[in-house]
Amino acid sequence: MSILWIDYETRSRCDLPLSGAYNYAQHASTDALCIAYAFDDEEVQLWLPTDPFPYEVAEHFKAGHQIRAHNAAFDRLITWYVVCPQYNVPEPALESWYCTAAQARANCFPGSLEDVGRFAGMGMKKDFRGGYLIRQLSIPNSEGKFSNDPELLAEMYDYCKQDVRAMRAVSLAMRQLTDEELSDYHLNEKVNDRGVLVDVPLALAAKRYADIELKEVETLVQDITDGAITSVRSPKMRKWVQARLGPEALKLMTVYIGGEAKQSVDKTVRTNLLAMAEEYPDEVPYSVADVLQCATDIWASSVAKFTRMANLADVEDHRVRGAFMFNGGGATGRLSSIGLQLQNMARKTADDPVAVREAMLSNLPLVPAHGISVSEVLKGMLRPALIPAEGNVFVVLDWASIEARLNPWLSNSPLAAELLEAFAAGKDIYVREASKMFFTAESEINKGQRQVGKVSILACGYGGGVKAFSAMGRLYGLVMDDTQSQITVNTWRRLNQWAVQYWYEIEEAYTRAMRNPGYEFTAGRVTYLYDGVHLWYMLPSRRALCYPFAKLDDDGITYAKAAWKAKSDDKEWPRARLWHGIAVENICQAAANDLLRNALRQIDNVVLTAHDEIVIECKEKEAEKVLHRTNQIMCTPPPWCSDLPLATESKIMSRYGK
DNA sequence: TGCGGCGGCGCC
DNA sequence: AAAGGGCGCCGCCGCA
Repeated sequence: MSILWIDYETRSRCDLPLSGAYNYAQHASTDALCIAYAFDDEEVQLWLPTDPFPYEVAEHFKAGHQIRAHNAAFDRLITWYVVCPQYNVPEPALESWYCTAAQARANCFPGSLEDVGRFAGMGMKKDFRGGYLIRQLSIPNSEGKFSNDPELLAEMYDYCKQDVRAMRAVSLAMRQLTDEELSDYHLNEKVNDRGVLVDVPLALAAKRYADIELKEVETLVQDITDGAITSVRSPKMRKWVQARLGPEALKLMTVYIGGEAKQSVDKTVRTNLLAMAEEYPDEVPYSVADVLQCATDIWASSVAKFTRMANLADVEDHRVRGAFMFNGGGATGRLSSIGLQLQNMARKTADDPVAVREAMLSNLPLVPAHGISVSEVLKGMLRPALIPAEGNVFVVLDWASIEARLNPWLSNSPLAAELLEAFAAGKDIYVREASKMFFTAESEINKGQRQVGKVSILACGYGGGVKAFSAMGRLYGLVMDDTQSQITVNTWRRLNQWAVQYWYEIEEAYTRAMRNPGYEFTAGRVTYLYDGVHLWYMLPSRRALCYPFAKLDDDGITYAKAAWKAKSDDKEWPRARLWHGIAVENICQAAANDLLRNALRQIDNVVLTAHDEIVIECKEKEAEKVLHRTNQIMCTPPPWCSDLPLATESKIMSRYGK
């Protein structure tokens, strides 16, 4: 069966980054400028709109043969909405498409075609010409006209053909997607095509409130600082604050990034400074505290998402489509979210979103009615701005502490058996941990002790030490000094020998794999293999991941890290150091993602996922049935982990929420 | 003017 | 020896 390699260049009056690929492809002004294509290893050919549409391509579409494109969703949508109707060509099925960017990410390479080349060491020079051509030819100029400059067009045609050659070379040089990966990719594209409905009137109202709030706060800050600061979010603000703090307060601003001391005004710093301000105004003057408070109001709001929602929503049916990127989390294969980030929506949800919405649409003041800042109110309306269609509801399920279950299971250690049994028995795992830590019966464990158990479980599983523990503790309001934290970490490690042994075995396995290319080494439930270039590991699901371009030096293993983008003047792609903490975490997140993939294959009408959460839109009267059925699917482990204890939490919602 | 670096944010 | 990591988007600002 032959493969068609394809790449489009287009032009449109629709703003692609602003409105998204789905609106772009359906916009009346969107046209194809050219198509570069090739069958198998044949010469790349060029089609121009003045030519008759190539017969072989149309036949290929019709026959349902494979079509490969880089970021294939774009080419698929242009094919469906522009090319097929305009040139009377049969629509290729969704399943015909094979995305070579998804293939790159599945091999832990970067997704961008240009970066793949840089990543693989085929020259680090960045090419700006392609971007220039797009700006010249694909976007109308300031007078609203398109350029038809023949020389630039000719250059663009060459770029388009070159992209097909590059994509083909890269795709053939890499491990191919397995059938299972490819069909999971198609499933994700169906979720993308379905989209999720946005309450556009609410989003627009939120934007109005946010704009007014921003103006008010910035005026206030200008007053306080005598005009020194016009924007609260400017780095100038940090310096202004820094210059006015006492010596003790100054210490609170220091954060360490990669071992280097830096000054910060992030949320933790601001919280600490504001706490100090209450007692020691000589350390943190009132004016500084006021500015910090203003920053908190504006910075923490993430209300920009409302604008994004409204812009990306389909102009006709208000659904945001294409928000999920298959295998976006290259290191683990998790989904990532693009355009509208649906996987980091503030959890805090208004108590009565419908009432707040009514107030907002009527332009009523928000603060007096609710007693918190406008941006806080708006933040609580982010999730509720996603809604089911009329007559539908959301069925929302998430796995209960999935990583805390998977990690011990993955260790394959007999010492983890008791912990897994506790999960299977439905015990409160945090109480169980605290009971062991404090030599106290489970029935006697108080809230504070349970919190220590919880933070230990969340922070310690991946080899984290005092810093990890303290950071996690802060999130849960647990205050401990470093000595106490160290003792707690040590206690957890002593009580969870399965983990300590697992870390050690993993480290030994990947190190031996690096020393012995071509040989397999198993630790826990994963197997490492170094092929001389990449350090591969096989998950229990049989899915493979790798640490690309791994190298073993005297001081350990490093690998090229796709998620760290190379800077323009970098000579080499940035590399990360592999240590057991990263290795076991990658394994666990990847295995969790395998569970998600397995579940999604069996569930219809999914509109959102967030790593351990699945949101389904269905008819209201079917909700209970769907919930029950989905719960069954999510609690039934796939064959490769049939003894893994699973549990879910579930809700039926008329608006998205916590 | 556009781009990229930086320092923020949010979630799992 | 020690080590929290996985993501993407936003706004500001310096640079070319």
